[in-house]
Formats: sequence, C-alpha cells, structure tokens
Amino acid sequence: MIFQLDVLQAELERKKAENHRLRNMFDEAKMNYEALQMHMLSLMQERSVEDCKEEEQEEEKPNGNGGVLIPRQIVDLAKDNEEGSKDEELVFDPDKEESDHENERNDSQVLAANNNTNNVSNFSAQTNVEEAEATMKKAKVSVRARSEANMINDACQWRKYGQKMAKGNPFPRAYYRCTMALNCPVKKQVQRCAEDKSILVTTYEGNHNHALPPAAMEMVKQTSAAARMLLSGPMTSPDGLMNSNFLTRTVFPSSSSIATISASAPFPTITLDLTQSPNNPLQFPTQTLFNQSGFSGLQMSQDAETSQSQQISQNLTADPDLTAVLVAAITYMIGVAQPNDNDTKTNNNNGNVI
DNA sequence: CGTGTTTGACCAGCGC
DNA sequence: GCGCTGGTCAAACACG
Repeated sequence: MIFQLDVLQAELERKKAENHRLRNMFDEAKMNYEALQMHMLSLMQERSVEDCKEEEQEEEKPNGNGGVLIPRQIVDLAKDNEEGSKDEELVFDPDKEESDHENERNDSQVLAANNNTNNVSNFSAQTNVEEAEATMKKAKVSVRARSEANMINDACQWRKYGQKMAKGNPFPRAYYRCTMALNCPVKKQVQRCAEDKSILVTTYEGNHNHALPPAAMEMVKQTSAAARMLLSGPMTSPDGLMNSNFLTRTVFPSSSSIATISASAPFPTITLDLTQSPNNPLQFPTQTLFNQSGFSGLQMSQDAETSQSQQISQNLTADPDLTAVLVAAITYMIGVAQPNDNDTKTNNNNGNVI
C-alpha cells in the first residue's frame, strides 16, 4: 500500500515536472513569436519608408516599360518574395543548428517568418493592412458538433436576444450575447444543420473583454499558438499571394476531423468540424492540431515532434471543456492579431482575456 | 420581483 | 424603388 503511494507520488511529481517543462517550451515559443512579430513590424515600417522614396523616384524618372506602368503591388510582391527566400536560407543554415531544442525554435521562427513575410507581401500598403485588420475584427469561428442539446457547453454565460428562421434551413437560428461581463461584444449564433439535425452549428463572433474561467485560461495559453498556426498557415498560397477568395481545409488524420478556413464570405470564417470523431462528439484532435502547429517544425526530428505533441495532447485532452477552449484559443488568436480599442493588448499578453 | 426567453416589429444591406 | 434576408430591438411573457 505504502509502495503504491510512493509510486503514485513519484508519478505525480513526474507529471508536474513534465507540465512545467511543457509550459516553459510554450512560453519560449510564444516569446519567439512575439519577437519575430516585432521584427516584422519594424521591417514593414522600413519598407513603407523605402516605398515612399521609390515612389518619388519613379515619378521623377520615366519608366523603362515603354510607357506602361507596372502596378506597384506586383512589384512589391516580387520584392517581398525575394526577401522571404533570404529569410528562409538564413534560418535553415545547418551550421547554425545546435540542438533539437534550438531546431525547434528555428522551425517555429521559419514558419512564423514565412507566414509573416507572405502576409506582408499581401499588404504592401498601409491602407491594405488597416483594411485587413478591419476585416479580421469581423472574423468568425464556427464549430460543428453533434449534440442533442440546444447549445454546446462553452463555459460562458449567454443571453438569448433573438431567433429567426433562416432561408434554406427548417431549423430556427438563435442569437446569443455574452453576459459574463458588461458590454462584452461577443455574440454567437446557434443553428441545427439542415442536412443532419443532430449536428449543432455554433458561430462565434468578436473577442471577449473579460477573463475566462480559470480552467479555460490555462488551456487558452497552451492552445493559442497552435490555433494561430492553424489560421496563419493556410492563409498563404504556394506563390506567396493570398487569394481574395480562398478555401483551405486541414484534415486531422487521427480523428477524421476537419478544420476549414474560408475567406470566401465577406469576413474570414474558421470552421471546425468536430462531427466525425467516432469516440467523443466534442473531442478535438489536439495531437494533430499540434502537429500542424509551431510546435512541430519543418525539420524537427519526427520522434521529438511526436513525443512532444503527445505530451501536450495528453494534458489538453484532460480538459472537459475542450471545445470551449479551442474556440477561446482561436478567438484569442484573432484578438492578438488586431487588438481592440479597450487596450486588449495588455490583457492578451497575460493570456487572461480573449 | 428580478432575470431570462419569446416573438413580432424594425432596420440595414443587397440584388434585381 | 422594391422585395428579400439577416440581424437586432424591445415589449410581453414565463419562471423561480
């Protein structure tokens, strides 16, 4: 009996150490990402100054294309792609790799750098960035899950403020507002799927202006980076240009679940299809999510990747409100991309507010 | 009586 | 301009 207790205690200690190590890894990845984000911002500012200079020069001298002006955006895109290639070469220099841990950092940076570089190429002008931010503020997260209940448990308090019959669906659409804090702008729509009434489609819009329940907060920290990758990864097409009308699907092999990111609608929508997981209708494929995330990497040894994502997965799947956490993570990620007027940047930094 | 839900009315955006 | 549709408002209502 005492022996069993010792074993359990040892196991508990081991798990604690494991959690601590994972926390540190996540914090490190987050710091790297933020540092890279700052670097990209400074690059964007430099470029915008250079663009102004080039524009002045172009106006002064005749162009070399027989009088036909090349649209500036195309020129900028070509330039940006070149810069992106340079970044890639720098980071992938094998001489600079010191350890698996270091590789992991580099890989995260590569992924983030590629995404950021490509994103930069899409928004060569400041006005485009502002437009994109305005659009992202309207980004929505849609979750499809099998549920008999009228609403999935997402750990938030909601007040119903309307119900409508939508065209093409015999089931009514319900409108809810978050009531966990005064003036919280988050809304959600709940509607049963027309094709399969057992599927509940919940669409979230906006960012919470308050802290989430403690259980969700810690998970938000851990999953936000992965969710960020889910969103930022497919945002770029192979030629480095973002299509104005794209639809990207990420298939999670272990559970047959699918995440769809669509910008074909007026505002980008992330759709998480949780209806195809055979065991638990609300189970999210965290392991595969992290395999898609910055925790994996282009060059990371497969063993380390699998081991790491499995560990994180084990921690995450212990949470009963995983769907809520996932949604919170994605809305957090969107919130980080464009902090709102209420100084959410500070809040986002501590991960308490999404 | 306070809180949350229901439901018809109203409004804005969009396509024709 | 008109009609359709989606989203929101607010008075009436239900419930504990």
